[in-house]
Amino acid sequence: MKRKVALKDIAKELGVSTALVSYVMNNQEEEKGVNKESALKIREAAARLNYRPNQIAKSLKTNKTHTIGLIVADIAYRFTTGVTRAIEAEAKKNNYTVIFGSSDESNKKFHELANVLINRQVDGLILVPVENSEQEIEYLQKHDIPFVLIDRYFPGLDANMVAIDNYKAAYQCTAHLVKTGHRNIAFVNYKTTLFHLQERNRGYRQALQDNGIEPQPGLVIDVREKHLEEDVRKGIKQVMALNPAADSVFFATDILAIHGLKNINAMKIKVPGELGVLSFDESEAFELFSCPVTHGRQPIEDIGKLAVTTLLDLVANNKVKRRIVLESDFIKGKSCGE
Amino acid sequence: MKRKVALKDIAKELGVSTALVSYVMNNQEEEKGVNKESALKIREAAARLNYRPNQIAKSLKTNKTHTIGLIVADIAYRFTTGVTRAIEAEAKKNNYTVIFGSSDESNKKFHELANVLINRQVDGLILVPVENSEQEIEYLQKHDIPFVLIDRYFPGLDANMVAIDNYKAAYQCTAHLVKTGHRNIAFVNYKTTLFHLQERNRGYRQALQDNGIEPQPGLVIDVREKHLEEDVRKGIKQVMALNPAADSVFFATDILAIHGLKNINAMKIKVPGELGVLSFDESEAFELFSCPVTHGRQPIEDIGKLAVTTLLDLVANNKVKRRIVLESDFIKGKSCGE
DNA sequence: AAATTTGTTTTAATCGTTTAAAATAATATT
DNA sequence: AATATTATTTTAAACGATTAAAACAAATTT
Repeated sequence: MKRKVALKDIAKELGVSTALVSYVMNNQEEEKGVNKESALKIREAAARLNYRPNQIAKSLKTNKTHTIGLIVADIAYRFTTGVTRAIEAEAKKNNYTVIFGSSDESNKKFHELANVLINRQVDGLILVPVENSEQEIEYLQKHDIPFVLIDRYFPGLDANMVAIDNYKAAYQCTAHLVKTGHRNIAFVNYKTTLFHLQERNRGYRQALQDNGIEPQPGLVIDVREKHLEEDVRKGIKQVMALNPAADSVFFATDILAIHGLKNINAMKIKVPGELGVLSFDESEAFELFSCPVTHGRQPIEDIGKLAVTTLLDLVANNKVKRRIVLESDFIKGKSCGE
Repeated sequence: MKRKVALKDIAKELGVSTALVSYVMNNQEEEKGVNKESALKIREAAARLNYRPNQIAKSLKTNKTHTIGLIVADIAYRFTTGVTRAIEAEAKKNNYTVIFGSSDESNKKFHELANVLINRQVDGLILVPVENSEQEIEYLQKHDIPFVLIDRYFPGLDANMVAIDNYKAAYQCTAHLVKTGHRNIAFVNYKTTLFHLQERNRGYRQALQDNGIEPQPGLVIDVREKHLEEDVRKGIKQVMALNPAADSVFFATDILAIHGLKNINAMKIKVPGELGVLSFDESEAFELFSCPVTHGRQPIEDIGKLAVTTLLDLVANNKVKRRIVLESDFIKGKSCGE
């Protein structure tokens, strides 16, 4: 790469000081009382020499990188692509750039990534925390590093966050299955300590109880993340072999639903005729299924946008404390019957 | 954010110079002949004070940011998530970070993003160029900014690139449809000047001709990106209304295929019975379709990996010229019949 | 004892900006 | 004409690191 044109070069070209050039390049000619003609000359020379301010040098001086670090759980999740897009758009609106990395649900990677981003002096972090990452979060708090958690959070930690009410959403989903005539409602969820997913369990159970249905342990399928395909397959088989068999399945995430529906297809089970299906999150894939899949929908754009605005408030004035809980939508398809 | 611990602070703490600390922190104690005891003391103090080197300052001095700028076309594409993940992984292996942005197929955004990334002094760029971005590419070349194009490229520009042979892949796909007994093969593609997509048209036509089938203009559906849903819907209706009607459809991208299949579902057309279907790229969504969709598969991981290694070679020694053309796979489903 | 060698550490300039304070020039006021 | 005011520009230190060159100290050789 050729050496870049620096402030100094423009200054030398015109026989003025770098200070003057700096003022003009930052549009401070008014406050700093720069002569109009000088400003014009400087602008002209900057354009002619194709000057591009070195953000690195700028950052070093101002101690602001205008960069947000984003750690997502897995780039393949629909939630991730949606929220990343929203974050990027909102960041750009505020003249911020996003540096991004994926933890792939690994606590080690999460820690390493946080380190890398902090060393790069990002102004703040937006995080989808992984299982057992409380320590890392506490470290950030202790060191006054501005951050916002999204999607997931830890009830014991008093951190800024933007998420949905998972309990309520799961409650509503389950209640809908009951209302559409189902009583043997299976529930497929990851086997995890992540609070937001446990909240979905709680919502499921409570909705059943409130409708006079005793939760059946046999209808709850715990899926190990590492054995996703296997556990979903076995789980579906299992609940269909019960007596009485499951009359519906509630999937706690879109990924689980996709794998579940694949198996349901393979087993030639009719939806909604033989089995009602409901997914917590949506997926583009649902559109190719034999019938429209009823599902919840998180306000992903809002989550991303609010995460950025909260973070930027935090960066500007670190007194902010916000725990934003959003409502999630419910999209009626035909997979639960009428 | 609290003021960070700097080299200076460690130096002051121990009453030594920053140079010594710097040598130790960069593991150069051997070459620079630092006393073992001093090194130990320095390491201990660094750990105790929780020193984190300021990458910004480092970059300013070394003129290397260890950062790759990545501009993708749209974060919602499967190609994007796959290739981004591969790029990120390979970058990390080489101690590089990825800064990333999405052009959303807009030339203006593409230009702005390139600017932002260059100002941030990325060491190099990996680009999925958009329509009419030749100028921007030429600008990069003129200014010796290291970059690698992926997925798409311009035949007239002699740039480093990693992509598949779109002509050949499309040829093979079309030939497969012929071999499975189809003769009225519709082709759905974007209406675009992008070379890689035109190559798919060329492959389609040539395969037909080589099999003694005269290409029918009425079977080719041009989809405007801005009117994706509408044009796909009308297009499918149109080719099914022909006399003779289309007996199969070849979709030039996964997104087109998803929208096509959605309509095929809605129109209750049986696949492969009434209509053969083939998609150029794969999608997770295909797994929920009533039958496994036959499709091409790009070696996405290889593309990402090779893009990074090529770029890093380029950064290290700017004499590299590489035009890497990879083969694409073909996954036989059941959507074309036997 | 002086000179040399070896081992260890410091000095100081530099990267490209920003910015408060000082300096200079031009004009207005007395 | 001396002084004050205003307009414009420059100086120089700083951000936090790197690194060649110089400096110092101790040990070895002459």
